[in-house]
Amino acid sequence: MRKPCCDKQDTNKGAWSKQEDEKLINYIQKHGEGCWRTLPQAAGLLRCGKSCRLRWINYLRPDLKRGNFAEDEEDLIIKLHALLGNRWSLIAGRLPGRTDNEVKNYWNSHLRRKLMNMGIDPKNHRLGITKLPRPQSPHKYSNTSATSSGSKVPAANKKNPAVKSRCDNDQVSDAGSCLEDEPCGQLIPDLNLNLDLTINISVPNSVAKVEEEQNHKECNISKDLEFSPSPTLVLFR
DNA sequence: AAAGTCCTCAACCGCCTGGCC
DNA sequence: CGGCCAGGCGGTTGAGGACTT
Repeated sequence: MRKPCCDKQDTNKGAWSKQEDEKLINYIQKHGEGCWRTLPQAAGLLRCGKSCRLRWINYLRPDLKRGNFAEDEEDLIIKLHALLGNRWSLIAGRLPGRTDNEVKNYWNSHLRRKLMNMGIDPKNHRLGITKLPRPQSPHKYSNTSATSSGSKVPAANKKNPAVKSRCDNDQVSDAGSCLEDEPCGQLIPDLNLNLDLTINISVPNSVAKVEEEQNHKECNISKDLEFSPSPTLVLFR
């Protein structure tokens, strides 16, 4: 049995308070990121290091762009997901100001359903799945946002393991491996050839630096993602 | 107005990886 | 080479809120 990352007895869990946020921000502004294991004690926080890291990366970082995803961001996520599968950190690395958690949540709550409603299998980005049936009664949730025009996953799936296991197939994408393992004959359009995996957003220096580091990490994949400059981000429209 | 249903997203969990000794 | 540790990642959970009945 792996030992826990920290002494759970002495740590807070759940939502962060404003005071905790302030402590974390103040500490990182003074000392910078890093050494997450010792940070909580040094900063006077009753949290485990992982929790601090997550809070900072997903919520407190000053370079985060919060709010709705733009259409070009949506398109880019879809394209990248078709290439990379559920590699959320890589996908987020190409979206300035977005975190892997945010991209993952947005995919699961909006984009996955959007694709399904277009008859596209979000697992492998192929045409041919039958659209989900609309809820039996007209329901506002079936049209909650501009990006999710359709039916919802029954909430029972959350609680009912039998149903959940079926729906898990939708959640666990293997698009990346699909592309590696077999030719995606029906992939639409030919994503590997026509993608423009860039986004025209002015990037603050700090973000650019993060991106640069990220790009360095993903060097092998980056090679695959170098596309000729295409003026458009048109996909599935 | 109350109860029920469903969605969103912040946060947690456990595994994996790479660096160091 | 093998073990340990810290950081990173993807999957999952659940509280809170929006909305319907």
